[in-house]
Amino acid sequence: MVSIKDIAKKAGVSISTVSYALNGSPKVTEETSAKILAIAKDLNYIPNASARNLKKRETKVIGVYLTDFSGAFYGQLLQGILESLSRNDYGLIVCSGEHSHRYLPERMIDGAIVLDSTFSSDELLTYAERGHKIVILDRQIEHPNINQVLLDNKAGATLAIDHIVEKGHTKLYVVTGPEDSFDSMQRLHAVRQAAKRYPHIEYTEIAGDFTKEAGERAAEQIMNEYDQIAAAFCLNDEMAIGMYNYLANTEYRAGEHIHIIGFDNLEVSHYTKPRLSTIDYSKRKWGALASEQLLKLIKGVPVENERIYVTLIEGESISEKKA
Amino acid sequence: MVSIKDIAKKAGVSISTVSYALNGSPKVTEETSAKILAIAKDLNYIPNASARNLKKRETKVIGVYLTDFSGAFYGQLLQGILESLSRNDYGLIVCSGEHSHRYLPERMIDGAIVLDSTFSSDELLTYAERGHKIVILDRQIEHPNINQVLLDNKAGATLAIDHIVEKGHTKLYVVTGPEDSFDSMQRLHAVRQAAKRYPHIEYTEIAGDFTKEAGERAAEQIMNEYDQIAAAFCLNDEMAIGMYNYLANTEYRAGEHIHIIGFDNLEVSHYTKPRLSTIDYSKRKWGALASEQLLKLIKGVPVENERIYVTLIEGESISEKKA
DNA sequence: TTGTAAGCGTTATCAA
DNA sequence: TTGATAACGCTTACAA
Repeated sequence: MVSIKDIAKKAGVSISTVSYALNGSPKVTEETSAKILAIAKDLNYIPNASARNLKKRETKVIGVYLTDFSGAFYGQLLQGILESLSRNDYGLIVCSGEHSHRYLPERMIDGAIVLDSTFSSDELLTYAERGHKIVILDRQIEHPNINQVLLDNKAGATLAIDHIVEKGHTKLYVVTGPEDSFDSMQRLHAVRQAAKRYPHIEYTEIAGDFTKEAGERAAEQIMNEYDQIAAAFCLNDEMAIGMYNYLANTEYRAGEHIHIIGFDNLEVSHYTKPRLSTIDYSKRKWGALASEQLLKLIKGVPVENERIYVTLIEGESISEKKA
Repeated sequence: MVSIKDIAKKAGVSISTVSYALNGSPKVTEETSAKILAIAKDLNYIPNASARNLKKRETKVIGVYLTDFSGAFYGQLLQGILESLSRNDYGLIVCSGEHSHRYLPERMIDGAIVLDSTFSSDELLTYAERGHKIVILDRQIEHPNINQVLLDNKAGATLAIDHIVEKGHTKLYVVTGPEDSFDSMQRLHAVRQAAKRYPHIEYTEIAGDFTKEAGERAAEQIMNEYDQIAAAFCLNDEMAIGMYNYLANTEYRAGEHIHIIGFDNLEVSHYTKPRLSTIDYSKRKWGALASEQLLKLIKGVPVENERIYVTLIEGESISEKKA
């Protein structure tokens, strides 16, 4: 491996001069600098990240943690993060799995964006306590080294319920997510509050887990006990898609017998027939904002927690209830 | 930051003893080892990856490079890679974007799995020439430090065409992928060969680029010149989905007026109506195999290039041609 | 069984 | 403007 030592020898200068030249320091003359750069290129010199990181105590790389790699969910979010980091001359690595938990405490990355339920809040707090900077997208933890960028789940859930009610529906199912999902719990909480405001509505909860299969099972249950036109708020689009799948093999139709609304506005939701009504938010913006917050945290700039706003997408899966 | 030096001081031993103890070496007695471990824990000692990597000249981390993060395509592939690497005590990072190209030459990772058209083959060759180990999934490059695990595109394309012909179709469109896609070019090549075997078939190529939009455009073109039942082989599922989308707004039906087959067996393809016929292969296995090849390459074990086999999934989007 | 010491490839301080 | 040198935190001969 060719190191600055080799360059120094060949150029007849000291390693410190080489280091300065390579880093574009104005301390070294044009002339020597040019010579050194030429030799470096000639020798195919590549700096060693470990050595630099060890010395500088920073890596200029941010890690994003995901529970797993499945789902079409993360693409835009990651793209938003990548763009934002690139603009600020930071690199990005996407991680999942147990092994990767080490990267933050072992200082392979300068900070982490977490959307990963395999991290316990305790673990996260421990890292924060050690001085590591973290932005969390899937729960709430108060610590000076932790910032959160959360969805406005309450607004989203309320929009969904209000929309259903406005359309004249009087029978409502809610299909929930897993209990360890912060987003699901927030949405459910808001739903219950909203439901209280509409006492005339027959309200039922069905336990789900954010998977298509859960949506299918929920649809099955609903159709088995079908006695009138019903509305269903699936706490994510994935489960709503599951409902469509189940319905496809029945006589019942979405937006007719059962009116469905989801949450997330996944790309596939654009292509369902009828178009799924859902709650939308900019995943790209979410990622960009999370990155910005993290970089500020690293720079020591004070930050407030941020919120991602949501909007209602009116598809055809929720329509006016006709007796 | 607490280092082995601090532990050594507190334990009254030398740093080398601490290092040995921490690494579970049998050279140090149970007793001292226990003491050292206790102190390490007490001080919240965390090893520094950069220092270890610098010294050991390896990181035990593999990088996977993707062109971008969009598309539901990569989930299972990454999951396959992650599982395989974890079993072998290697970590995984997923990378995209210009900045990340540095990770391999700068030795942040011990090897790379590449499915990323932003790498030129020259660049890859340069790295291989420098001694870096690479497994490539999206093209063919011959080098001792490079191995490839490629799809059996030829078999897949042939299966698709044969299936269409068996069903009695006599008018065939092929919607191609981008010209810089190795997979697309291989599939197209096989299609042309197959087409030659069936001279009675009216054969037309439509240029596409693997996006939904390309599929929509292709469908538009086909329907505009519609004069008889036609079959279309979309060189990936994404474009086939695009065709469905276009058709949804027309009088024409997939599997009736136009018979469609794709390639990839994306998850969404399971949910199309009618179920999309396509070419399937195990993305998880692809990932696992790629990882294994890479680890062998790193260990210096000789490896042959590998091939991922494909099968035909018969949906309802291709059916018997009825005059 | 433990300690000494060199060295991995950088950066950065201080002198020259 | 350049050079000598220490230091970053760790591993690993080799010596004791």
